[in-house]
Amino acid sequence: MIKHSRQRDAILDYLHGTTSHPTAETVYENVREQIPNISLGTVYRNLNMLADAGDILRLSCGGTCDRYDGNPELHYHFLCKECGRVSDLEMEGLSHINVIAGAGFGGTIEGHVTYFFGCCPECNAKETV
Amino acid sequence: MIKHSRQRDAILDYLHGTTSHPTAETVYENVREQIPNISLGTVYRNLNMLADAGDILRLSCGGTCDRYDGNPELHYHFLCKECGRVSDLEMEGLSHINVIAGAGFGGTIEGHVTYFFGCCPECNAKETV
DNA sequence: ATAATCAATAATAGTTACTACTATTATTAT
DNA sequence: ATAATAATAGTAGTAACTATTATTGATTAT
Repeated sequence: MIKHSRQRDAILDYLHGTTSHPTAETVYENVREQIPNISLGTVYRNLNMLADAGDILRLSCGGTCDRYDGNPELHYHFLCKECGRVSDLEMEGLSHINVIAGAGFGGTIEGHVTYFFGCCPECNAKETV
Repeated sequence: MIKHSRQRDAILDYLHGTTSHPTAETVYENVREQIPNISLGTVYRNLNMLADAGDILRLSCGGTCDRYDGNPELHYHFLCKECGRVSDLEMEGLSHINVIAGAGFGGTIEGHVTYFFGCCPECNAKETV
């Protein structure tokens, strides 16, 4: 049975209030402003619980550590190779690529993980100056 | 230009001789059969050099550690949620999804990383028995 | 051929991101 | 209120990788 906790609520609130796809460490630093003695282990445990429950998304974009997204709706992400920022992409779903992948494959395709990379609008602007 | 060394050649040979997408640890264990005193650090260093040079692929499929593929041609991978195996998918390229993602996005899409997941043919067979 | 030079290695120490453990505290059910 | 139990803080531990360093081996100059 799952109980309520101040710590978990604070973590969720922080994630809902940002679009920056923070790392566990960043979540920790920010939630500590409200709960100074929160433990890093608590942050990790709750991020895992929330992600497993489908309340948030865990993003593994190939970097050294995972990132978290307070928006649990399936959507796609963009990773800027210049500044490292992860941003949301507003685009249609790509479920048709599951069909493409499944053609001639004996197994069952349940889904895919995709992220796009390149140069974000901000870094593009910087470079042309 | 990348030079030859007995160790690097052995690592490449091993990767060319398998389709199992091994981890660095597995590469280490297997290459040690030929070069017993090769160091794990050497394996990591050479895998990184080869991947950076484009001679092999580094795969980050969300698991705890990276995997390596001796085939440097861009292709797609499938991750079985049952047995954890990573296999190659023979399918057409998906560069059109870069266009989809780029529509309405101010930045530049250079590429994407995609892997598919589900149940592989072997595990499907096991379950229906 | 031999010495000088440079690159690659083995061994190992260090780091990062995360997980496990344990005693204590907070929340919920009775 | 009290008992049951989930969640916590703090700490120790682990896995995967990276950096350092002394040594070995290969290449080049003499």
